[in-house]
Amino acid sequence: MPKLVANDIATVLKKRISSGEWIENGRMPPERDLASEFGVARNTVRRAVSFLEEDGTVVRHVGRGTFLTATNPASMAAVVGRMEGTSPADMMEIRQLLEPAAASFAATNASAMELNAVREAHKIACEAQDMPTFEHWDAEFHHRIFACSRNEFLKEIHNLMRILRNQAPWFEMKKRSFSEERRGIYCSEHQTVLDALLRRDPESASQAMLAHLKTVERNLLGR
Amino acid sequence: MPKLVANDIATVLKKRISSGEWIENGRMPPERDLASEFGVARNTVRRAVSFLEEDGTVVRHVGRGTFLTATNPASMAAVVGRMEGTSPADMMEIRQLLEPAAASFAATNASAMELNAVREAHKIACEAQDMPTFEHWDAEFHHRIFACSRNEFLKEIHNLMRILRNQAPWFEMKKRSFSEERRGIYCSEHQTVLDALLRRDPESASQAMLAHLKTVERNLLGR
DNA sequence: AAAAATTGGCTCAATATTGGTTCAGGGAGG
DNA sequence: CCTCCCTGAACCAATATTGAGCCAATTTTT
Repeated sequence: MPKLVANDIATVLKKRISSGEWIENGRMPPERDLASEFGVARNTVRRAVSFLEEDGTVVRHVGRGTFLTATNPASMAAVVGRMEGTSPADMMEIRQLLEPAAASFAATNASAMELNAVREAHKIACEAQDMPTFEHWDAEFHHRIFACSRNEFLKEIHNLMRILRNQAPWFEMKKRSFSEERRGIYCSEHQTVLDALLRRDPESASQAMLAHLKTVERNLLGR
Repeated sequence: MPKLVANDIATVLKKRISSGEWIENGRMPPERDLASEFGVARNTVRRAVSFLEEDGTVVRHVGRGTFLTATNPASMAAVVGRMEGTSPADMMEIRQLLEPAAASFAATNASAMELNAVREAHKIACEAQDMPTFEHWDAEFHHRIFACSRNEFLKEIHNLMRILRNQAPWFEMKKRSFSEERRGIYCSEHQTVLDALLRRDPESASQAMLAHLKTVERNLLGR
């Protein structure tokens, strides 16, 4: 059994809360009780609860206790929770909206240094010997294009997509869809995107990215 | 079984990571634990982990541990945190990407009941006597279009945008940009969108929505 | 109303955990 | 013999946890 640290305890607490524990009166047990239950010092529990407090999951009152915040469906936390159930099909649909646009913005706005970073990620991905390394640098290629789109909000949406794609249901799918042949296709498609970026050609960049995402979608969802 | 060397261990670790191990809190076991698990010296594990660090799979912190990049749940919270600083210009840019698409999806996918809900929101907004009421039903009009786009992820992104737009800097901006004349323009543009939806015409719906957002952008950002 | 108990807020020094580094040795293969 | 890699150990530096104590706000009991 791994040692529990504050972060782990925060995770456990979140799970319990989202599974409806303590919901009847919206009140969490006292920190001292949690500490003895988890077998850690009270300070550690305090840090864990602080995390929950920071992201608005709970509110603390001296002398009264720690309370679950009313579950507001429009809260950031709730949105994030629901996003975790995003289906691959839905996400691919949105990727096909956002990534061509990001590529187009990048062709216009990127600095030479940023484009170099994109080129580098592409190069490493092409030369990767194993699937995890390829995976990682493939994702990095896309990420770096968003990074030079000069739209902060777009970048953050992509970060969300990245996180979601690293979660359970996607793993299986990516593993199944991987093959040496497909890797070659992805590399050549990335090359087309990169060339358009280097030519500073927004229209071509957008089209090339869209074409690439269609390929990815076919491979991933088997259509 | 051949003797394990650093490279082999790196491969095993990558496999474990890509199969979702340690994903719940994004933290790898301490090097000393891995060493005893694999039955090798800690130095060897260190070299293996160094490979993962080099290709960016993992980040190490003295005293804290080794963490998977881009997969820790805390990063979700970090993303939405950063989103709070989104500039109106950036968000308008993305709205112009997503809302026309949402309108297009809605024209194809919406049920008659859902379209009725859109129509109702439009009607109440047009008849609204005061700015907060108009504001609310204007937002509701857009929201209900997303609601029938049949893409859960898109809906949640729109929820995020809604939350952000209800925060302080936006509120001021909306107050400044409001006028009776503009309200009339918005209503007639909404009408055009609604008509296209009712005709089940994705292309027109998308175009009408884009035109509307251009107007909003001009008013909001004064361009 | 007063006293006692409960509960979160806070501090601090001691201890434990964890990655970073170095070094002397050993064994396998050229 | 030489080279390369692994072993085992020790120590360092950054960070986290511990355990204890006291305070302040609130609730419960007397």
